[in-house]
Order: sequence, then C-alpha cells, then structure tokens
Amino acid sequence: MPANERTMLLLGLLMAQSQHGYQINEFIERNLSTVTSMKKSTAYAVLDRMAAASYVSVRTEQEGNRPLRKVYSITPTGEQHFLSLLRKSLATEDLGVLGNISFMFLDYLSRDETVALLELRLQSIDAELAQRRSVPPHGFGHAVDLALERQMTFLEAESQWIRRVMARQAGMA
Amino acid sequence: MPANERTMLLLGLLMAQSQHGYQINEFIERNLSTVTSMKKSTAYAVLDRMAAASYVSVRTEQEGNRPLRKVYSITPTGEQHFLSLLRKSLATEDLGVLGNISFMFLDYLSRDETVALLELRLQSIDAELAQRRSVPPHGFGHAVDLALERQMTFLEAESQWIRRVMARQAGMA
DNA sequence: TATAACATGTAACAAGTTACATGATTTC
DNA sequence: GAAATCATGTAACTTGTTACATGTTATA
Repeated sequence: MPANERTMLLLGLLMAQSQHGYQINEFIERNLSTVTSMKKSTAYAVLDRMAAASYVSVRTEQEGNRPLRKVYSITPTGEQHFLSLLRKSLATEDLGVLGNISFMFLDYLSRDETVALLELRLQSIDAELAQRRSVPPHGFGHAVDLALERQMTFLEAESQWIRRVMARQAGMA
Repeated sequence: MPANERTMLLLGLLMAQSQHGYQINEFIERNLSTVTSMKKSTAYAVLDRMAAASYVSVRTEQEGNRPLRKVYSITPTGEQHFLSLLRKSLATEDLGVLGNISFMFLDYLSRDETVALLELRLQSIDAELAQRRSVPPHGFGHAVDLALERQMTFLEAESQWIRRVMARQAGMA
C-alpha cells in the first residue's frame, strides 16, 4: 500500500500520456526540479511497483536500434487510484509540510549568529523569488502553474516572516 | 552520516537536559505532535545510532523497582554536531518543504469537485488556525514558540491563497 | 575518438513504520 | 481484576539513495 507523493506524481504524469521511464525522468529533471527531488533509480523502481500493482501496464518498443524502451500506460485501476490519492491529498493539510525543527532551537546560537544565519536564509529565499519572477510560468498546464504559484506564496510568506523576526531581534538589542 | 531532522530534534532536546528515551517520547507526543511525526521505535533507534556515533553517552538508572531507564546525555562531539546541523538547516531553504504535488493535477478533477475539496482543505486549515489561536503559546522556550509562529504563518498564507484561487474559479464560472 | 545522450536497471545500504513482545506497577 | 502507565526494544517490511553496470548511437 504505497500511498505516497512519488506514486501520485508518476501516475499524474502518465494521466496525460503514455511514456517511457527515461522520458519521464527527463521531464522531471528539466521541469519539476523545484517540486520533487526524486532520483531516477527511484522513479524506475516506483514504475515497477506500479506495474506489479496493476496501476500501469507496460509494453516495450524500440526506435531504430536504440535501446529498448518500456512504455508505461496508466490502467483504469491506476486512474482510480490516482484520483483517490489526489482527493485525499488535496482535502487534507499535511502538517509535515509546515515543520522546520531548527527554529525550535535558535536559543542555542548567539543572537548575532542567529541574525546572520537568518540573513543567509532570507537571501536565498529572495534570490529564489527573484529568479522565479523573472522566468514566467512555463505554460505546460495551468495546474502546474498553480502549484508553482503556491510555492511562491510560501516563499513570500517566509521572506516576510523572517523580516519581522529580525526586526524584533533588532528592537530587543 | 545521518544528517536528518530527527537526529537534530533529539540532540536539541538533549541540549536542554539529559533524558531517558521514554521521557523524550512522551514530551514529543504531548507537545510536538504538530512538529514531527517520529514514532517511538524510531526515536529509540535514533538514540542508539547517536550513541554509536558518540553524539550522546548513556547510563542506566532505576527508580524503585520500575523498569531500567537508559539516560542519554549529549557529548561535546554531539553538541558540535547539533550546532552544525542547526546552522546548515537554518541557512538553507529546503525546497522539499514547499511542495504539494497534488496541485499540479487539479485539471483531472471537475471544477465542482476541485472547489469542494479545496473547501474541505480550507476548513481544516482554518480549524487548525482557530485552535492554535485559542491555545496560546505553551511557554517552554521562546524559540519553540517561534517555530509554532512560523507554522502559523504558513497556515495563514495557504488559507489566503486558497481563498484567492477559489475566488478566481468563481470568477471564471 | 572521446563524450554526451539514450535507456534501464542492480546491489548495498540507510532510514522509517508497523505490529508485536516483555514485564513490572499504579490506578480504576 | 482490568487497564493504563512505565520502559525498551525486535523483526519484518517498505521506501529511498548512492554508486555502479551496461551497451548503443549521435555529436563535437
């Protein structure tokens, strides 16, 4: 019963069209690197698992005398499973998404170092924000853009929160 | 080389005082259930690993004829390791925190169902917000409160974002 | 002729979850 | 006398990463 995000991601990509593993991995690497960190070997393994669970069917094909490809197609069972994963995931807030344990332990660093580290974090967040604003939405799918917009929301929220926290620190100095 | 959040959490709790496993697990279950989902068995295993890595030392003690306890104390090496995990984690934004893949696939649900599911999500987020606002900060450590405040920031950001998205959907109906 | 792109894996390991085991003691 | 609390684990399983293996074909 693997009910995880990687499964949902791969099923979701196969909802659009049948694809072979390499093709999926390329797409993820080129376009979804900010959304998932799944490794290629993992993707191949998950595809195998999904085939064993009959969520996808496999056929092999060959173009010229290139290496054999295994083309995966989502099955009706797979579509059902995908939709049920999607519904559950959308309806429930995953608290795991919200945690960053390190903030619990700020007291173990000096105020100066805390400020310096938060400054670094802020810079990396603002850089990410700037970069994303300069490269407008790719355009593959309005919903993908939604997901990226949601990430932007969190980046902005954290950027502003860090500024507030630092202002407070400065006020108490 | 376990450089994960669970290690940091346990080391962080041991920074405050030496504790035995059960004690730590109780504390986590009672106070940190929104911050981590670590299971008790996992905590015991991580404590063992940390002992093997000399991040903590162990001594056994017994109170009356209760079961033996294994009391863990952080070592100087452990303190160094903790601080280095903390610094790295603070300075870098973890993109994994931002991802919710399901939003990429909204197009596979009808507009009506999407709205209904987002409504559910919104309700659970708002309920969580209300509950947290009604139970003011526990008070064990100003930094723990900071971590919870940060979670609040994300909950608020997502609540508002979902409202915007739904308003847009309604506008396009 | 080297190296990048194409294409799929395997093996060894690390980390985490689940369900279960154990046995005393305190509380209802 | 039953159930909860105290206290620590083990065994089996799932998931994921890392590093490596393999062999072809197009490109520089």
